[in-house]
Amino acid sequence: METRELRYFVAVAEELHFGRAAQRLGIAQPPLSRAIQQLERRLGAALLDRTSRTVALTVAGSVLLVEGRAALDAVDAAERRTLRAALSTTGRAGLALVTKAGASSELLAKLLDAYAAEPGAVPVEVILCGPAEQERLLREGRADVALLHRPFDSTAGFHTEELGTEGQVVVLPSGHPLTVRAHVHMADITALPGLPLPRWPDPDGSYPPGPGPQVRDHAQLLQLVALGRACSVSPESCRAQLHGDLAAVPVLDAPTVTTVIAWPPHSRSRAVADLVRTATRL
Amino acid sequence: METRELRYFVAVAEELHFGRAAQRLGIAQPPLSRAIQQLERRLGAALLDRTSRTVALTVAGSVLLVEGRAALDAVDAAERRTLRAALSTTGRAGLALVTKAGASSELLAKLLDAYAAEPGAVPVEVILCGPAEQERLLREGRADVALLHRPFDSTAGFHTEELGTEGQVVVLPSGHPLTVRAHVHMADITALPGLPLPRWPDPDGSYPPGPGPQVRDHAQLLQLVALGRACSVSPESCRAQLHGDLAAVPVLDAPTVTTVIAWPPHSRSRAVADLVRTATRL
DNA sequence: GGCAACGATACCGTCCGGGTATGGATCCGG
DNA sequence: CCGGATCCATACCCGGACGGTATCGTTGCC
Repeated sequence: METRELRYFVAVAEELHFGRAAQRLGIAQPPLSRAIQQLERRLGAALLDRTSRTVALTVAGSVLLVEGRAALDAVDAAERRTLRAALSTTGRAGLALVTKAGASSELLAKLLDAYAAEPGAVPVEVILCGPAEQERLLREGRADVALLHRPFDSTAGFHTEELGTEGQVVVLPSGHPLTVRAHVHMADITALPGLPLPRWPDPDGSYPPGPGPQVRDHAQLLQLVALGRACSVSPESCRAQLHGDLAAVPVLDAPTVTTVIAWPPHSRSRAVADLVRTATRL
Repeated sequence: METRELRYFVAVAEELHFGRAAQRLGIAQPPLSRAIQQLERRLGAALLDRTSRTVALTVAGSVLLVEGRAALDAVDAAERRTLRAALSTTGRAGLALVTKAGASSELLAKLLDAYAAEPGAVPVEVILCGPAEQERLLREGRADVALLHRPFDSTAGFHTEELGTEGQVVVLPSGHPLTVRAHVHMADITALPGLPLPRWPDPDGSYPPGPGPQVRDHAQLLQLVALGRACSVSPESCRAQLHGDLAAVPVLDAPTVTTVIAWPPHSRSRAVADLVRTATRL
């Protein structure tokens, strides 16, 4: 199977419409029809049930949609990582590390310092992004290594090393009645009047329905908390970023957060291995 | 990047010789040279350092070799899984489960029984193979799910659920002096006179150097133990397969073995999900 | 210095991928 | 019930890409 065939099939399978898929691919519709037919003939399996009015996926087709996307991702990642490697030999940044904006900042600072002191260290480009984006960036080869936080982030498909665990605190506007407590429970905060928990975007960028403001990163969230529009359950390390308007109280029964360093399998890179080793020794 | 280009590059990168690579690919050498040049030009990066006498990988080239192999694996896996899905709708076996020959047989039997009793169960094809082959079969899409044993098997890149842990025993010919002991330590058996530990094949099929017979599966190993040519440290569940000529003694300080059920990410299959759920409930 | 090995280049034929025009089936509005 | 619109398939043509053969230029070796 050629990647071109896969791209064509994925486009049709996503659109369920040859005309739109062809338009998206920048080709005419007849060659697309023919390409899909050839693919089906070569595989010896029907991928699409089509009448002259409608297109539907067969079982095999839905498998190929999922697996084909993964394969195309892998091809694209191979290309990007190759280009990154080529750039790094011509003197540019050698490693891209991605982490959630506003999380584990002191851990990250310590890691970068410690790694920079290693012999043979290369420049590290730090990418900050919203939650659930890291996984994609790492999978697509746009980043070489990520700091993830279980159980929020999925580590499926990556190699990981645990770097540490921490409890969670609820972040509130300073002066809120609850801030006088030494600790609280989840039940105390799930239905705080006027202070809903925020909604984070799904991997596809859309927001789940419900109350609570939509937030994209931690800084934005803290701002909303300071404004008295939300409260937040966050790893306790976020206390380092709290200023006067905010207060934090430990939540005893919130799930423990584990920070892990993750990197794609097949990473033979010396630099990634050094960085991971440095991280585990912190 | 097209898979054809990737295949060509991987062949050259592995052979480090355009002529042999072309032969392996079944094409002439000039088109291969040209294809690699085009690939390098399109990427804008040198992949190979070549003189008229020698070919060597650049840094970027070695990255593309590793990543490209992974991407090609993903494409092949997509094709195989699609074909398996197509077959299963035309009435053939629906799931392929791979495990080491001679390991966890009673767990496997219980799992297959329990799953077969589920509503909506599909036929399960059981593939028995040598160690270190399961990972490949699963990655290549030849199998849908595997029973792996940590720490022996790597679970990198797969989703897993733990099914249970067990200690290890040393398997000896019955009548061996150590068999009267209630338990032993690793130090007691690493240098047993005349009873070396066997050598298992590496993932590439070659055997590491050293004493000890070469073995491919557990049945073969037990036969060698019965013949007094080897001893074996194995999970205690293998006791179910021991017959009169063999005896087992617990090894207190051998690493604990964890049996996990593993499946590739992206597996949206209802059948895999059912099987995993059944397994975790055992 | 001649030869052999090896990758690059030149040139040519063929097949494949893409375009336009059109056919055939289905749904819908009048 | 009919005509048009929609949508996928077919027919046909063209250009370029891919593969093959012949040959060149360089390099290492006897």
